[in-house]
Amino acid sequence: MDRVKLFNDFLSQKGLKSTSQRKLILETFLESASHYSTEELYLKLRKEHPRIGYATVHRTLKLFAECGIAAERNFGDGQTRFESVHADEHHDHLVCTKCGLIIEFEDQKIEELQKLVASQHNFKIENHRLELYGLCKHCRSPK
Amino acid sequence: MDRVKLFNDFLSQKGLKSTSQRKLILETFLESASHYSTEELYLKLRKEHPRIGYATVHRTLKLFAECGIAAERNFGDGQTRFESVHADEHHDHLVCTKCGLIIEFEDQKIEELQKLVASQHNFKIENHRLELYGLCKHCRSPK
DNA sequence: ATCTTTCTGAAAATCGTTTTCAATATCTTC
DNA sequence: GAAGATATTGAAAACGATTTTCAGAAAGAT
Repeated sequence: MDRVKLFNDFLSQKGLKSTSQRKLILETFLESASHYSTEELYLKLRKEHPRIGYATVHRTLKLFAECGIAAERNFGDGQTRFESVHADEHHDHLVCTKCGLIIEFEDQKIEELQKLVASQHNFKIENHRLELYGLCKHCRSPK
Repeated sequence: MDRVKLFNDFLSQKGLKSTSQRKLILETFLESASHYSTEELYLKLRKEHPRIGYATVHRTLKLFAECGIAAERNFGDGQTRFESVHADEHHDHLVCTKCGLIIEFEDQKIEELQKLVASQHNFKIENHRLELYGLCKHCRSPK
């Protein structure tokens, strides 16, 4: 709940201003657990607030990413998506190649094996991404 | 070594033609184990063959991907890269965020755990991507 | 060799993203 | 609460990577 506060602190710390658009965008972004592209969030916002601009939505999403509220993701469809980041929790994705459904998961064993691989190659991991692409429950069944 | 044959078979099967440019691009692509972007391969080719066109390189790389000789990858730098695919072998990547070094690795245990996760969510995996981002051996050390 | 079809390379178009700019809103400070 | 300084907004233009168009060239079939 204090992601709003977190964002406001971030803004004032950087000498940025708290505007009605930024409040609105954050609110809408947090409302749904979806993985928004700029376009998608822009279209959703425009229904209720026709005067909002695409650039503003995009710039604000970038700010979310910068302050850690959101993370930029790319699932190979040519659109950058922003997902809400919850504290230190880390998760990966199952992506349905047919309907676009995105499911999040976490697997501690996989994480550990990743660390092992990295150390074998003398790498210091900063972050990672793991995505499994395939057919979801619904798209698997014939009809 | 029969990736050349594989490509030729693919071409004739689709009613496409075997041209000097396609031969050249495939040869150069296979020569190095690098992860080429269209731009990089284009620049490399142009040194020896100044008349080759960017579009031709790009179209040919797409053909490689289509016939399974290459795979498209995206490491988050805004450029699509094409990497040589060796038969059924599957591998993932360690990417150095400082110098751009890309190391390939394979880990059977991780693959198995992925399958497990997928089945828990009723997914049928078609493919996956796993990338570990961090500092490589050289970039870790102070100087 | 001729004919049909595909291919090539240059340039233009496209797509998502980012920047520019004049008008507007926010945040001081008085 | 008004004035001034600074950041923000939205529309449009710019941008970079990728894709398409098109007329001339090359490949493969007849």
